[in-house]
Amino acid sequence: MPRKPPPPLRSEAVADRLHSAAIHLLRRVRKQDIASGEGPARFSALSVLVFGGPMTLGQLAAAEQVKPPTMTRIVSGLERSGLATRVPDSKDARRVRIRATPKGVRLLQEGRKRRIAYLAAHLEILTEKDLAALGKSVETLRRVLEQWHD
Amino acid sequence: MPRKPPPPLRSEAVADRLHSAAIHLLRRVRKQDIASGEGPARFSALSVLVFGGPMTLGQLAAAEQVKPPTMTRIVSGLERSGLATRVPDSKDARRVRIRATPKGVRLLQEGRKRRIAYLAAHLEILTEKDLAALGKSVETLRRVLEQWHD
DNA sequence: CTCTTTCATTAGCAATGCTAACGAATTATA
DNA sequence: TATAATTCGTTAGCATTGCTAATGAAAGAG
Repeated sequence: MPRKPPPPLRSEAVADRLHSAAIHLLRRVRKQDIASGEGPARFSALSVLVFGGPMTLGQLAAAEQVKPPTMTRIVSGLERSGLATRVPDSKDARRVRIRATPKGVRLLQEGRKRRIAYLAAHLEILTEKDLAALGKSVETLRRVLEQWHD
Repeated sequence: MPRKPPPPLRSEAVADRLHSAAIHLLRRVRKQDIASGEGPARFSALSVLVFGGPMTLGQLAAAEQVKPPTMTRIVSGLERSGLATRVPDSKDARRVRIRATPKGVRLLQEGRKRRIAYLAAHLEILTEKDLAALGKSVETLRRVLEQWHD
């Protein structure tokens, strides 16, 4: 009786190609972000601030999977560019809350729009069916990332 | 008669989520590469050398979408670590051919194995069906990247 | 033979990552 | 309450990785 033995190499094959595709995809798109005048780390942190709301430096560092000293410098850069501000915490004087400025919100949304338009333009070669399948797989991937724990 | 109007926003929605998923995926996996003792740029260049064979510095820079001065430094780092060597070109003395050493091949394959195993382990939560669909979409994505031109 | 082009390097700047060490504030404990 | 331990952010200093501009050496064009 033919059982279906789950092929144990399958997930590794997908993992390999997925990794490669992700690298090359981001390498292409990165240049669009840089066109905004801010580097990728600042842009990404700003994105967290805009969509997640104000938060402490430590929380922001954790969200970006970066150590606090690194985030201190990223925030300093954002502040110098007028895209975010440090706000003292009224309850705990050790904490510093970071908040995106209106200018920061604007720049993020413009950059996001440009980047997405650029990427979407290159997805136009796909059939509607392939695009739909890709959309579902990206959703699958989002689920994987959600449950990720080292 | 109900025609199917192609939704023009669809590709942008996919683009947006795809971008986000790629960022978060690589952020997670990056740490595995760094565990090999070499940074991501060196690791990636070494990968091109191992799978694409020896090539000139300029070709390697183009493959990695990086300017020649940057690649000069990456190769110097690889050479210091004994992972690649510069070989003078017999036909054209301006050119420098770069070749991965056996040690470089070994390190790359070990790192690759570790990284893929790590990523694959997190894909294990997926059903066989979802995994298969993801595999197909990654292939679709590879096709998109192949035809990419700025 | 001279001029131009090509290829790699050097020099110097900026952004991003890290660890170690510190200072200030808060919390826990003796 | 006074002191010790912990937490939070910063500073200092290092390495990697990206860029442009300028240099040098070799090859090709005229």
